[in-house]
Amino acid sequence: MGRQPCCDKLGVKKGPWTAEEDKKLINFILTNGHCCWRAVPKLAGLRRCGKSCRLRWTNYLRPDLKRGLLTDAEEQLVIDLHARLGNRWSKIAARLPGRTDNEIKNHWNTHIKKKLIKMGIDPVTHEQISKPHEEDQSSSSLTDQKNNSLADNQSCDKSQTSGLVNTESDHNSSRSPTENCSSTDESTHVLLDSSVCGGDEFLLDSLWLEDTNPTVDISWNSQVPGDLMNDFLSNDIAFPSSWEENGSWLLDCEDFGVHDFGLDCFGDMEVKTVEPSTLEMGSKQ
DNA sequence: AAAACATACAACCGCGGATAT
DNA sequence: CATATCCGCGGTTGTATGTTT
Repeated sequence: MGRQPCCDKLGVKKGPWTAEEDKKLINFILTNGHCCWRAVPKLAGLRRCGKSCRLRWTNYLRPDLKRGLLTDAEEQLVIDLHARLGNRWSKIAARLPGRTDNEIKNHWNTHIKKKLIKMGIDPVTHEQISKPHEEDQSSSSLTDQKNNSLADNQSCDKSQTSGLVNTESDHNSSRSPTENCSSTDESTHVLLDSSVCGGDEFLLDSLWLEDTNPTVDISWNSQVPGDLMNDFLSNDIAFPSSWEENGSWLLDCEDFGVHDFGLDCFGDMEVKTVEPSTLEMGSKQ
């Protein structure tokens, strides 16, 4: 009956990944894809749970990841999406190319949440929890954006809105945010003012597409590096701008030998030299 | 200079839906 | 149909790093 256990807890390593483990995982997935995560650790020679491998890959090793802080535009997008979707981080992440749910979740908890509270906005309901005290708060761009977004949203004035917020969701604030994510919501969407998103058209364009947005949900399953590169080159799938900047993992590849990963296709790319200490950091944390 | 505190983020845990047996 | 497991998700924790006292 049923299936075999995902991993036999015994002998499974936990805690931070080492560079060596990263190397094995990257090497394996780029070569073979991941048919099923359960099999990955064994096949890749890792003493890890498949779950752990999946997490490491999706949150850290995946080559299409952007790294570094979220931009103001991305942050605003997260706020707006959170207003509509609630804590559905994976859905939110799907709208932000190169960002992971974990990253967004962390950023929300450490940055955005505090900002909103500071602004007198309940980060859960996105409603004012107190008088907009200290309007002076010398408005960061975010503050302005958020005020526009929420104020417009709450005043029901849909004609002049600048935030990308589902007005319906606020009118129905008693509803769970998760109930507001049906595709029919689209009728009430308003376009983001370009000032809000800093003209990040890419983000906007991808915003209300279906979850299967190909610019985001690039399937790495069964991708061989050559196909991968072809996808990037032919399907308007851009390498994240930070690909090179943050490509410590790529440097890893360089150290290990790019050929080991079947990454010859990346040979034309400029790979910046990064201090080994930086690398350590990257793989350590 | 060092201790205490705050922050950021990678990784783990546990749950629920989907699916194989 | 029942059960066991996989997979993905969201919440939480642990720890490294940065800042303040």
